[in-house]
Amino acid sequence: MTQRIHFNARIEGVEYDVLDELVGYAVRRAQLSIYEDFAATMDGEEITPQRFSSLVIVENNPGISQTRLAEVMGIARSGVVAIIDGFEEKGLIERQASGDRRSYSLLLTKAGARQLKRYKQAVKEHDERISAALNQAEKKQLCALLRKLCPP
Amino acid sequence: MTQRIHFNARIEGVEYDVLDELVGYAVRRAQLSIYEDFAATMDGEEITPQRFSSLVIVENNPGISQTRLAEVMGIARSGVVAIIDGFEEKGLIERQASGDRRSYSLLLTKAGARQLKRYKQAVKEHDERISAALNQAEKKQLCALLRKLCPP
DNA sequence: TATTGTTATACTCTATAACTATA
DNA sequence: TATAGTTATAGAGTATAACAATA
Repeated sequence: MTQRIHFNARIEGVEYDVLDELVGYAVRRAQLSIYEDFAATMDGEEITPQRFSSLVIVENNPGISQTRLAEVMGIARSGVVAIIDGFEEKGLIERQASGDRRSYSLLLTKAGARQLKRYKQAVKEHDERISAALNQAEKKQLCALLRKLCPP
Repeated sequence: MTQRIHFNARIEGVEYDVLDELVGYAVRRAQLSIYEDFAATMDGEEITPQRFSSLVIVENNPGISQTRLAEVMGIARSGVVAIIDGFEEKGLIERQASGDRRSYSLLLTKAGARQLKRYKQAVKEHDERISAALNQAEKKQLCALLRKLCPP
């Protein structure tokens, strides 16, 4: 028998105790729900929140190096190699020579820009869906509060 | 050379474009920062947010089955086996016979209850640290807004 | 027939450390 | 000496599918 995996943030009859009082758990809960909708939205497409972010960062910071991208995403440099390898194979990102011959300048290809435009559209729709219970003011407020959780 | 991995939610001089407008990315950002502080807080202890949650759920829902726990945590049943195996080895959780001989009743041991009390204390301090920039009203508001992101 | 716990397996993500070529 | 990208490797987390025992 198959078991469909699904995160239900609050299950009837289950006592969550302290978890209900922790800001951290509230964020985690939301994140799991959001991730699930993202995955369902992008079903079939080989894209994850992580990979989507890296495309956006490369698009808006053309010529960025892999090490810098790793820093922005908060992962090890070796992880970026795999990500860029994947996008390069698909023809979405190219590694261009930079002034420093140790490093590359990452750039979106034309195909990459076209694909990202489609991804952005889908992600925006996903984002509106998951935040549909909030009005514009609440969304802004939520983002502002979340920003305060990130050390400056 | 070692490269210390660290997530910086916003890096000077980097253009984030649409990521700055997505509720989903705001949540993800916060989650990464929070996780980092959690890991630093619990350094040395063999505990993760996931494992901490399962201890809390077992404590407050004594006799819960593994399948039910999997459902609460939104992971596969096989994942729960590994988690409970680990806690059983440490003597924090025990599998007791239940009415249905196919399933176990999960219970915290005395040692488990003592250990969880310590974990709770540490997690609460961690949670207050990561949300130190918010006053009580803001925390409540944030949790309320986040709750609206989780499908009912 | 269906469900519970379990196992085997595979896949993804990730960090670490060592390597190379450049600086 | 230090840095950028790369590789090899290992560990964690996870899902899937099949199995035995039980319902």
